[in-house]
Amino acid sequence: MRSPDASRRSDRARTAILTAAAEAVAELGYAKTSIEGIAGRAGVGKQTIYRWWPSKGAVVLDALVAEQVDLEWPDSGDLEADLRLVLRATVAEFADESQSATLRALMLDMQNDAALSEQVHTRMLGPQLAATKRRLESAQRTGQVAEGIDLDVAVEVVFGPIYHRWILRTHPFDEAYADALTALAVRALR
Amino acid sequence: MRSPDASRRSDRARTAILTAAAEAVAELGYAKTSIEGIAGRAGVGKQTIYRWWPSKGAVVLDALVAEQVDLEWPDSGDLEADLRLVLRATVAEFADESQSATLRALMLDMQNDAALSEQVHTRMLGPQLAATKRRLESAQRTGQVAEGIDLDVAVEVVFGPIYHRWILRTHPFDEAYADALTALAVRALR
DNA sequence: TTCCAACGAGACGGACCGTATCGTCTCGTT
DNA sequence: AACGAGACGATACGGTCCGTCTCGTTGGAA
Repeated sequence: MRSPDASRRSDRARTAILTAAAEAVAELGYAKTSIEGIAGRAGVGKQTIYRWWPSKGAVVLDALVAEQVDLEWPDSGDLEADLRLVLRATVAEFADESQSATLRALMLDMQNDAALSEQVHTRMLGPQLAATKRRLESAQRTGQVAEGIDLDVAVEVVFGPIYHRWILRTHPFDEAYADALTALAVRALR
Repeated sequence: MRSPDASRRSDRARTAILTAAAEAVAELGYAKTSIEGIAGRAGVGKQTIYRWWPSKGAVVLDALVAEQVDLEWPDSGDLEADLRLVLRATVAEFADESQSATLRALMLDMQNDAALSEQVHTRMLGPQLAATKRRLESAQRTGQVAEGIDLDVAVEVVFGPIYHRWILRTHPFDEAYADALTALAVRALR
């Protein structure tokens, strides 16, 4: 179980694998994407994938992170306005099926893979939730969020409903929804 | 593609399959449970499973529904008290790993299987969410939930955070959490 | 220039998939 | 009582994909 020599790693192979993974997932969906399929597309031996990644999820996560943009939290001083902007943007992003389906599958695949779970937390979810918490702390200082509210719970009140509707597809996922949710969240926090 | 004659269906086989499925999932986890494994355990031909169920998810869902208890919504007239009771119970139920892991995995499978998705909605999620909505309607009539609030969004504000924390395992999942969430939800709705 | 590990390719045993028959065991019908 | 339809247990089949294990070949580090 010795680890490979990273200095000799072929960057051509690495890039080809990530590109092939992104393509395959976009084309077939996450579940029907296989390591063998990625290797074939990339013109790469299977072992070259297994040498550097432990699982399909890890490869796909790397491919996703490579083309990801971070969530930016504005701080205009008006929590409700900022919240509306961010929730609208989040809803719009999640409503885009092409990437969205992959993220959904990845998120649920985490359930059977602790290492993948940790990666997703560290590299995707964590930063987003931390940024939100910081914005709420700022709002708490200006009195727009009541004292004594547990901000970890508050963050979930903001994003939990979105994830719920996004994963379960119970109701339409549009701007009106983002605004309705904004209104309720602000009432909960003030 | 003609459908089999349900009147001649063997109830012994049906029960054995559902029992075996529940056992296998409890023992191996959903991902490692296979149709072949269920058939072997149940002492049943694979074809007997494929004759009556379209997928592993469908079998497991049937097995789950068979031993499920419905969420009962009290209506004491005090929304906050009722909400606290229900959220505590929900958190306790979801915190139990044995069944919880299966439900999580089932949700994973929903993403790639529209028929299964519809079944889960109709037979598990739908009734729960509808019951919650009815309780909120009642609270709206007594003035404990403000007029003009979209109750579909309100239901998600109640359960969304729970699902968020349950799936992402970001923070502890205990009674204190249920109570903190109750408090925030009541503020959002009144 | 030499060396050696990463590389592309693909064989391998194994697990399951979903389909297709076997012969057997109920039934309701005649 | 004899028949026929159809569900049953069992099992063979061709596939796909897994993860491991060689092969030569190649290209970066010393």
